[in-house]
Amino acid sequence: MPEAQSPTRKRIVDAATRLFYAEGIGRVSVDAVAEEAGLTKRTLYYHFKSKDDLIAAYLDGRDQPNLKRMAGWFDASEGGADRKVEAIFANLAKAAHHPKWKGCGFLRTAAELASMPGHPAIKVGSRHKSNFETWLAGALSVRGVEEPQALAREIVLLIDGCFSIMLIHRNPDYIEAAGRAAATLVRARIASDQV
Amino acid sequence: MPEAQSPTRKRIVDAATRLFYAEGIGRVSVDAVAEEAGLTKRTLYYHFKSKDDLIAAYLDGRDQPNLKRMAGWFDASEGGADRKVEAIFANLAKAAHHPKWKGCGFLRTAAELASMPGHPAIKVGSRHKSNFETWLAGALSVRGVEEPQALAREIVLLIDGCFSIMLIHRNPDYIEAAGRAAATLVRARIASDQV
DNA sequence: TTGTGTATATTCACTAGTCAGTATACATAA
DNA sequence: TTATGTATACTGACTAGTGAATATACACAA
Repeated sequence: MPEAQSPTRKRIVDAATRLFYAEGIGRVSVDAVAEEAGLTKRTLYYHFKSKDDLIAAYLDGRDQPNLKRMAGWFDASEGGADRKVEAIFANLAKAAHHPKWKGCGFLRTAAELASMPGHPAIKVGSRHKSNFETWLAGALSVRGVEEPQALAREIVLLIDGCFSIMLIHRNPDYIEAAGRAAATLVRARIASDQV
Repeated sequence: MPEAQSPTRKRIVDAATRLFYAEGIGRVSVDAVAEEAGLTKRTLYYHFKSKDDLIAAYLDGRDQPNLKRMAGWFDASEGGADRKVEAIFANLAKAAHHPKWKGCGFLRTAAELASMPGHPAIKVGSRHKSNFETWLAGALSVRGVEEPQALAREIVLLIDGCFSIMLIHRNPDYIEAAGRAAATLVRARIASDQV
């Protein structure tokens, strides 16, 4: 039985992360991942029992880094809750300019696996998105927003909306529009006259 | 040269539509499409020059039906612009209950082809999403909403957001939340005190 | 009416390559 | 000796796309 913290395992996950995010899980073979990691397929299969397992491990490895990145953008920005939320979108737009940017790995994997709702990787994705929503609700709650959970969910919908539509239009105007919509929704929960 | 309106061609596109939507473009072979259509692969390649072409034809065939469906929901519902927009989400939630529902074929295809931004199928998807956004802006404009184009874009973001996140969580509460957020955004453009 | 030509539409058999996963063997270290 | 890890080489199934032949239908001419 392989070690959970093995450096070899980490090398494999890192290689899988680069390739799966760049090309999509269906377009990357296990052979390609092994070669990218600089070892043989047999070694990969010593550490992972199947490609499906490897895909789940890839997403699992992105959970905390993605969360910390978003929280960092939120915390680093000035202003009230509406400005902090808008800052997430502004930074997303900056990231989307990078030529290697290909949207959200969690959403793209879920789209590829839409016919297999119980796939382990989708469970990992569901957990990640819930983690983010929960963190955002907490961060909004601290700033005295009304119904922070409902608001967090609405913002999540806008974020995932622009992740997806950016892959179709490749036009950052959509991220800006999403940021403005999110700020409007935040303000609707600060000025309590709007339900 | 094959005919553009050939009934055989239509049979192939119909078969491709069933399989590509159900399984995803990457998980369906050209052989499988040919078999589903009840003809040989060589015949399929007589009518389409490549699998990529066939994928684009699949999406192209979904453009008008999808548009008409959404417009039908909007037109059939009672009430002001906010209620009509909410009706789109309510009907989406109903559709999502069907066991064969697998989200939006355009978005899922774009996610699978994220590494090929110039792919013909992505262009078809981009056109379709623009068509919808333009139609919605017009429908909102007629009802005296302020900045109908900006509002239409925000609603599109929420629709595509719940299409995507539904594939991760499979929880219709997200569609309901998106519908409420959309109604809030519509009202913000009716009561002109909110910019 | 029969024959010939031609464009469209279709089939069977095939290529060259890739896929996920495995059998076998051999290291190294506790 | 046992556990952990790696390498070579392989399997059977599947992949997109193609070559060569043929079926079908409709033209026009004898």
